[in-house]
Amino acid sequence: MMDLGPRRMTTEARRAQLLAFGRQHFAEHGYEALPMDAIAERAGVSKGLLYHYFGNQRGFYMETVRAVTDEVIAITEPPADQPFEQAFRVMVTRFVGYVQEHGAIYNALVRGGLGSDIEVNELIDRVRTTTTSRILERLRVRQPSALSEIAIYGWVGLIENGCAEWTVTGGASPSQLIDFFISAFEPVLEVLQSEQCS
Amino acid sequence: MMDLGPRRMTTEARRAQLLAFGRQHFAEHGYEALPMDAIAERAGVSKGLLYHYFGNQRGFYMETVRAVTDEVIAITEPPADQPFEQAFRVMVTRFVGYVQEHGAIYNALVRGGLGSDIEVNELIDRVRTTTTSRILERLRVRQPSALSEIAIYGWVGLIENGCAEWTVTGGASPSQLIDFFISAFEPVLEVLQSEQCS
DNA sequence: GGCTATTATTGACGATTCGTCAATAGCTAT
DNA sequence: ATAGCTATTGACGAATCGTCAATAATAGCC
Repeated sequence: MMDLGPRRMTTEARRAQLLAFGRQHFAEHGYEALPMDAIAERAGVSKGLLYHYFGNQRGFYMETVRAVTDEVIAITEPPADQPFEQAFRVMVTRFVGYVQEHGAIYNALVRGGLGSDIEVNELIDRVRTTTTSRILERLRVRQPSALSEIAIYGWVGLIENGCAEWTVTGGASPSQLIDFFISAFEPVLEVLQSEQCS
Repeated sequence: MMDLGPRRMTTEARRAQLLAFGRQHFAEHGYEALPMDAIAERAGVSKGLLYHYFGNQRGFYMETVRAVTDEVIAITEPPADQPFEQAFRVMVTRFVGYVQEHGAIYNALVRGGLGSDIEVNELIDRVRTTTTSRILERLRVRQPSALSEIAIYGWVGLIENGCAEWTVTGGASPSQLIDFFISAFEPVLEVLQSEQCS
């Protein structure tokens, strides 16, 4: 129902193919909307194969989510050879670009569709914590206060939710979004600066 | 295992009791960590009773989530007899207060723990959309642009994620949080104002 | 080009869980 | 007390999960 390739593949190729399928599938139907039998049929393989590669239903879902979040984390790495303001803009721009390109999947998988249990949420949360530490690093904040971390972490939630809403409503240009996200960071910067002094 | 009341209760009382239990249960274990048999046993009732009241497993979970989100929506209603700035601060303060009081449950249920499918997410999203429209109303914005809505909606994500992180790390006072959340709204206001003119 | 070893792949199976429903039992009112 | 109403139960069939021995497609060797 989707295969088209040879019946027997190398483990790596098959794994990649199944993950690519999982991305589409889970974006469309949620985790657990369809039983594993049906998922396997749609993927063009037997149920046993899915269990062989991913252990269980949650395993398949988690690895799919991990593939997406890893991608986001990799793409939004701020360039190290630029001053903060510039690197920061690059990061935001790349994030918005990713959402623009993979909108439906991003929205359904990372924020909208699901997040069925604690382990999955920790996976998704890794995007937020990684971004937070990257910003703290680039600003040379050694021992951030609780409020600082909350502020940055909250700002990441702002761009996540903003982008998620954007994928649904549309109607704003990427540059408008990017400019707003950057301006929304100013209050965060103020919190950070007010603490650098103390 | 939890009951203590009479064996037979009025439908309303039983319903309320089960929802109260569900809140604790789902906050601790996620949706679907335990089978319905075990959940019923912990609640001190039969499995059949849970199905009688809530239809199915998802039904029980959804109604529990709905109870929490309804509560949040009710509590954060901005007072109508005050100017915007004041009403806005009241709204934020009440939200932070709610999280401070029901931290674990809020975090686990609304953001952290789960959100297992599309319907549940729509339920949780209602908090964000309601807050967004309330703000637009209070600011007398009749036909908001896409960017305006995204900005406000994103800001709601900021306070949600900020509060969620706060429940985990602690370490900041409520007033610090509130002040930051309010200052973080300034860039949103700027977006709104720049469009009022056009 | 056939043959064999390797291993990717399958589908039937037992175990678990879901959701139903006729039967039960606790409360209220007369 | 007793009868009627209905909240509550637990055993049942259907569906789904996850396993595992059997299968078959490929690659390498002669």
